Amino acid sequence: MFDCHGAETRIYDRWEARGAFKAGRVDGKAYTIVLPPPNVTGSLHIGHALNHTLQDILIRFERMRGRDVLWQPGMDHAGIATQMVVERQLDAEGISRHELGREKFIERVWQWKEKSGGIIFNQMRRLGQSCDWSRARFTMDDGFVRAVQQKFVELHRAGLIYKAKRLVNWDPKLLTAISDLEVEQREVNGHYWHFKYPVDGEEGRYLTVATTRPETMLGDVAVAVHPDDKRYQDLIGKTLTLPIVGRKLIVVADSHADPEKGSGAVKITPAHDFDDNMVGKRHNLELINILTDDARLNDTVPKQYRGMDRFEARTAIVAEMTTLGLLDKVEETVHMVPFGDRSGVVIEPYLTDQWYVDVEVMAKNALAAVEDGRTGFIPENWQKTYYEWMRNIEPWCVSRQLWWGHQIPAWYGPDGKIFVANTEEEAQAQADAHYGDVRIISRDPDVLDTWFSSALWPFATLGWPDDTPELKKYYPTNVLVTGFDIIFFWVARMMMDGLHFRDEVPFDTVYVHALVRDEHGAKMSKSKGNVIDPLELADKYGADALRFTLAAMEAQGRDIKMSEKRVEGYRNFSTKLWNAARFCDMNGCFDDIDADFDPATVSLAVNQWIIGEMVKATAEVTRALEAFRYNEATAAIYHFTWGTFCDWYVELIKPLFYGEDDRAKRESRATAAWVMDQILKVLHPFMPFITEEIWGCLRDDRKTDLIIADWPRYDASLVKQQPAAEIAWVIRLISDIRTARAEMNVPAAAKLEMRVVGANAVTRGFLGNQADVIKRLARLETITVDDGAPPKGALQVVVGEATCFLPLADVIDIAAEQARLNKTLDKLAREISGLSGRLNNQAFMAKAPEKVVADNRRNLEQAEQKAAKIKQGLDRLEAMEH
RNA sequence: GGGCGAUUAGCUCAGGGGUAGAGCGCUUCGUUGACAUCGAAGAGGUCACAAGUUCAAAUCUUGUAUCGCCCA
Repeated sequence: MFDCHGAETRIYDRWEARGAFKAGRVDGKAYTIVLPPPNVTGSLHIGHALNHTLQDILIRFERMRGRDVLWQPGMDHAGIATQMVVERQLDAEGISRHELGREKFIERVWQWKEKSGGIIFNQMRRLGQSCDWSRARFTMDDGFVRAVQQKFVELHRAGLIYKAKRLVNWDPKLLTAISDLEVEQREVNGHYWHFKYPVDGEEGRYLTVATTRPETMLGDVAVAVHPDDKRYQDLIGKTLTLPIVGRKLIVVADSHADPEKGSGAVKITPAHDFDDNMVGKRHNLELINILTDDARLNDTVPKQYRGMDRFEARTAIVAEMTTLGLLDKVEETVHMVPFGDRSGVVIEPYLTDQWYVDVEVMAKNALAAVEDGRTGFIPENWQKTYYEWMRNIEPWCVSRQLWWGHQIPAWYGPDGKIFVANTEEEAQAQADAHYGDVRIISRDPDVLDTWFSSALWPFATLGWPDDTPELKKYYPTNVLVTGFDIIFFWVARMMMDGLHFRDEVPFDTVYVHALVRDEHGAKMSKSKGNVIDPLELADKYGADALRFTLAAMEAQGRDIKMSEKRVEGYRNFSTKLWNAARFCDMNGCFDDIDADFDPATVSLAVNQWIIGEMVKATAEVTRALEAFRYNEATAAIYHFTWGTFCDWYVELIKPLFYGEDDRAKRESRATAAWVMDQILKVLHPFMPFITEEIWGCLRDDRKTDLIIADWPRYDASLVKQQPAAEIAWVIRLISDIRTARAEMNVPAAAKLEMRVVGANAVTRGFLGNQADVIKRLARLETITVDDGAPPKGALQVVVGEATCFLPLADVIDIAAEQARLNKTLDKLAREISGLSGRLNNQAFMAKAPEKVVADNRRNLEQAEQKAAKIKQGLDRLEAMEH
């Protein structure tokens, strides 16, 4: 039995020690995949396992095809996530990062990274991923720091980076801005509070506004009504008095107000709402910020509210409005609320100074590159998602108020003048030149969004900004394999950067794979407790079985519902393979190996046939992998190995192995050995460990490890028609006899005599060649061929033109045999009526392709022939009864 | 509201204009010299619904229903 636990580590270590994963072979064209860098905080979940396995399959496939393969691994520094991890540690020690100070804190993060970061790399090894670890990169290593600074400086120089005071998505827990993509919109049960705002100069008249966030009223500066809304025409331009605060609010006409919704009047808080902010811009309204950065009310609000948390303030405001008699009504509502995807708290639109990338220009090129096909998505429909986002792209807020990350290379003079440079010296020089003397400059404390650096991944890992030979050889990369959830975050941004900095797309294909769900289709999450740990599965069933399962379930365009049963099934498959290899070994297939064995020279039909089937299976796997059809590739090799090689070929050659014909034995051994080798090769990308193990065990004359063996290429002439027909006939005959025996409850152990009547010359030839194996597999004592009178009391099996009679020792159950034959006849009758109906249809005959017509005709003939034979059989049974 | 996708055997899913497929599960049989993590045989489906295109539709088109996901 294959011991996956011992073997997997041993084999992996050997591959690595022998440098099998290393890029750089000189005789092959480059084939490059960059690994989507996992977070340094991350550990392997099933999604990684899928993503990595799909890449490793391509990598191993192309490596065997002789390409100079580079699978570039690495890790992402994951700004917020990592900072949170280390802060939590500090919390436990009772210190805050502010007490520690920035420098010490960053030291702590590095210490953490060295100690606990990147455990995922070792987990990847467990699954057999063959990355070039010698080239592993980290998005905070020195080269990357240089690359990120270079990018910032260049984009700034090009006018594509600027600083602006705008509303951002502010995380009041993490105290940083985050990008739109890091905000999760969730449906929440809430309320619409309808507030009455008194109209100035019209005693007793109120304008009612509805809000889900009453506390923001403290920052209201206006109320908007729709310009066409007849109810409020007279109020446009007039003022209201903001209750509690007493500020004058102007009534403006703006189409943002929806006459259908609520009262049709909307309160406007330009400093705390994205839509209101736009209204504010259109009407030149003041922005009144009422919050502190941790979402408490600041000093612009009435005394009693200052310092109050936003949600407490909400309650308090509603209470006060109620007391004032200005709460019109409260409605229950379900509405969308933004949450930080990391912190899980409600995000505030908040007015701050931030750095932005003007991605609109860059997006145009990135869009064009997909439109004109320089980069293609598989499955294709993802390009729509990409287009959609690229066409509606917003400026990207890239600054983060964190300590862990790439600090922005911008320095400020005493008057706030900005100097952007690669180094402090350069910035100082710029400042000196600007001011005419030496002034103290200070660096922007903020860091850049993590995706700002990972957008450089496909070429910064190859040495950019230096012009390295690697960059020349491996860029652009070939395929990016990723989940659809980061098409916006990452793929789009790599496209922009690749085109901007290298003038070339970063990859020509983006393969978008499925999301792994639990077996009921639910998204896995720790809180639901339905997370499947890939390493547990690998422990239990072997890494090969897990990998094969993931590949087999990876059909394009559908999510994967992971089920342990499936993994178990493929573990059984690997055991089957192991036992097949053992069978070949036990029968001497690998003794006295003929190193020059040529599959074109074999003479036995069974051997010619299996070679042809192997060629077809290999072609199918190759084609499927080239098209990223993982499920088709696994199906092809699975069915060949189990359904063709094990179930039939091995059984068909057993009589030869146990027989006396040395020549046949020798040829069959050599053929079995050859096919076994081909299976190992073709299966290797999917099941690298067990195939490598068998490869090593079976023979000691291997020139190379399997991992770098050549992917099979065969001459098409190895697929031969004649032997295929012969073996197909044998299989059909044996199957039909077995079915008849089972249906008639003939004991499995009983050996029957068979008489074949009506066989033509070809069939007689087949019978002559294959008598031994037919006897063995159909459990027959003898086979005789003649054209004499049919025997009485026999099972009848019709194959082609011949009828096989299997006389039963005891009296045959005539009724049962009649029922069985009638069942077959019914089926044939349905087939015949369908086929002849079609062939009698003039339109069909006139318009259907010739091949289809011919096929139908042939099928009809065969069905009719068989039906006739069965009818004869029934007649004979009839006669017996009387 | 916009976009994408799904609906096929008890379950999980492939397939895709020319007589419906796999794995699992189920039933029956099996100590035949690789394998019970196995072998042999079997049952089980008007391919969600409706209309259209076509010689031919589960497959293409349109619509309907139900269910997902993404973006407002």
